[in-house]
Amino acid sequence: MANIQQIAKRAGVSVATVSRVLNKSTTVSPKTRNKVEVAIKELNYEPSMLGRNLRNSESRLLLVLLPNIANPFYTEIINGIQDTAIARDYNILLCETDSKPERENIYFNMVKNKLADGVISMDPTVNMQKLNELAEHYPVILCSEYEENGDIPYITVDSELAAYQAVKHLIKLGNEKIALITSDEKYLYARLRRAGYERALEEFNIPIREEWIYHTKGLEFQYGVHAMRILLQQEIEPTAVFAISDTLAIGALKAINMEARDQEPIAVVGFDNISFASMTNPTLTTISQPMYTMGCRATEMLLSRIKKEKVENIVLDHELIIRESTML
Amino acid sequence: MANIQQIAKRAGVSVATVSRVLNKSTTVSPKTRNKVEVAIKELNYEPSMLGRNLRNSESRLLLVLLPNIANPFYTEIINGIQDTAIARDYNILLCETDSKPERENIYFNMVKNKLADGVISMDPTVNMQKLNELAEHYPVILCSEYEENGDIPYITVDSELAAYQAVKHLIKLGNEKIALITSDEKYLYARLRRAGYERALEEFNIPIREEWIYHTKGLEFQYGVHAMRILLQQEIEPTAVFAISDTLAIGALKAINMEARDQEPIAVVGFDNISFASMTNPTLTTISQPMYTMGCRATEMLLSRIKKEKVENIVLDHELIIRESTML
DNA sequence: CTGAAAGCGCTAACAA
DNA sequence: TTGTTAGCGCTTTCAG
Repeated sequence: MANIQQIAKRAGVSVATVSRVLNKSTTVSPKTRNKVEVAIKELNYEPSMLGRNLRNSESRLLLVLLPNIANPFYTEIINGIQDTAIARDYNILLCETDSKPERENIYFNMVKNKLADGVISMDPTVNMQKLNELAEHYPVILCSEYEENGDIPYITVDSELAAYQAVKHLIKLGNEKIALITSDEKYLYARLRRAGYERALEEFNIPIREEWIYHTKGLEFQYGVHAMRILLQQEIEPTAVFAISDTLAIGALKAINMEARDQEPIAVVGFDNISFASMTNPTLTTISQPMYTMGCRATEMLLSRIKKEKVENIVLDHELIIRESTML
Repeated sequence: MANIQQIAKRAGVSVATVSRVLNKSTTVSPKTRNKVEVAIKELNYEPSMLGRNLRNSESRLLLVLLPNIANPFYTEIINGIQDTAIARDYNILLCETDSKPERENIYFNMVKNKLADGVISMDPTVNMQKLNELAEHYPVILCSEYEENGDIPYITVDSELAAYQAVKHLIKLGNEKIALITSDEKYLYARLRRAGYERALEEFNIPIREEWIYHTKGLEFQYGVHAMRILLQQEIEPTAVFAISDTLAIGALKAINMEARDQEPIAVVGFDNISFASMTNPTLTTISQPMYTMGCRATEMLLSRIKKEKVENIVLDHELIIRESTML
C-alpha cells in the first residue's frame, strides 16, 4: 500500500505535485503529469481518503435516518438519495433507528464526530428536540415527515390533501361507512391524514364515528390485519377503509380475504404506492408519492446546506392511483 | 468545535492525557480524569473521527454490497449486519450496484481508498474476478451467494437441498407436472436450485421438460407474473410451480389469480420467506432462510478477517414453511 | 510550473 | 501517572 510520498519519490517530484495530479489541477505540465501517472500505475497507488478527509475536514458521507429499512416506502427514496449522492461524490450511511433512542444517539454522534457531513431524517419517531439541537450546528434535512413551523428545511407531500382526495374517492363510489386505519397520532403525517379523512367526511355531511377509527402500534402488515379484524367486529360494519400506509392497507386486505365474506366487498385505499400494491389480490388503490424524486431533491437540499446555501421547503405532488380494491 | 488541544489546555494537561481519557485508558488518576471530563463538558467537545481514523488507519465502516435494496430478502440480513456491526463500534455503508459495473468500481475503490475496512458481498451479479482481486488485499466475505472452490470465505444455505425438499413436497402432494421459475443460470444459487428441482423429479422418475422451466430476467414481481403467463400457455399446463425467489412466486400467484381459472388450483412454492409471503392470497409456501442470523454471522466473519484471523465457511439450516399456496 | 513546509486531530512510543 | 513528540496521508499556501 503505497502512499503519496512514495509516488513522489518514484516520479522524482514533490508530494505537492502528486496531489495536484490526483486532484486534476491544471497547473501541471503534461510531462510531469505523465511521470506521476506512471508511478501511480507502477506502485498500484490508491490515495487514502483518511488523509484527505482529515485534511479537508469532511467525510463526504451523508447520514440517512429511518425507522426501519423493511418498509418498502423507504426503498425508492433511498434510491433517489443514493443516486444523487454518488453523482456528487458522496456516499450514504443508512441508519435504522428501530425507533430506539440509543440508536439515535449513536447516529447523532457520528455527525458530531465528523463521520458524516449532514443528515437526512425520514424517521417520524425521531426525538425532534435532539434533532433540532443537532440542526443548530450541522446540516439537517427532513424528508417526508417534517415539523410544522420548525426551523429544519423539509421536503414532503401534502398529506392532508392526499387523504382528503382518497376518502372523497371512496365517498363518490357510494360509500358512507368509511373506516380509518391510522398509526399513533404523535406523528404529524398521521394527524394530517386523519384531518384529510375528516374533512372529506364533513364536506359530505357524513358523521365521524370513533369506533371506525383504529390506531395501530406500527406500520407492519400484521398491524393492518389486526386493525381490520377489529373493524369487522364493529356493530355496524364499514363498507370502505382508508389506511394511512400501504403496508397497513395490504394487511387489511388480507383480513378481509380471510373472513371469506359473502357480503358486499369492502373498498380499500392505501397510501404510498409501494411495489407490492400491484401484487395484492385485489390490487390496491393508493396515493402515489414521487418517492425517487423526493430522495433526489432531499439530497440536493442537504448538499446545499453543507455548502452553507439557503434552501426552500418543498411540497411535491401526489396522485391517486385507482386499482381493483375500489373497483369491485 | 473544539479539538483535543483546546481540551488539554483548558484542563491543564497534555493532549496525551486527554486521549487516554477518551479511550478509557485506566492509567489516569481520578482527579486528572475529572479535570479533563469537566473541560470536555465545558467546551462541548466531540472527538473527531477523522483524526482518529487517520491515526489508526481504519475507517470502522463496513461495505455491504447488494444488487437492489428493494428485494425484501436483503432487509433482514441487513438488520443482522447492522446490529452486529454497531455492537462492535462499526457502521455499514449500504451499496446498491443495481447490477451496474460502474457502481461496483466506485464501491471497490472505497475499500482501496481506506474508506471501508472490509466488504460483505450479497450481490450475485458482482464481477467475481474483480472481487477476487480485491479479496487478495482486503477483507471480503460472501453472504448468501458464493463461489464454489473459491478463496473468499462465505456463509450460505444449502440451496440445492432446500430446492429438492421444496419440489419433493410438491410431488408428495400428488403433483407431477411441476414447473420451475428461475433466474439467469449464471448465478450459482439459480444453478443449485435448479439442480435440487431436477434431483427431486429424477428421484420420482418424473421427466424434466424444458418447456416448464422458465428463466426470468430479474427477481422483481413482474418477471414472476410474466413467467407464469408463459407457463400457463404451454400445451400441457403444469399443476405446480417452484420459483427460486418469493418475489417471483408472488408474481406467479398474481398471474394465476388473474387468469380467473375454474380448473384445479396451481400449487406454488417460493424461496426466502420474505414478510410479504404471509400477506398474499393464498399465503405462500416457501423456504425460510435464517436471514438475520446470516447477517450477524457474516459480520462476525468479516470482523475476524479484519483482525487477520482465519474463518471457516458456514452453511446455515433452512426450513420449509407450508402455507395455503400448497394446501388448496 | 514546481517544491518546501505547515498542519488537519488524533494516538502511542518513549521518557520522565 | 503524565508529558513530549513523531507521524498517520493528504492538501494548500507561499516562495521560487
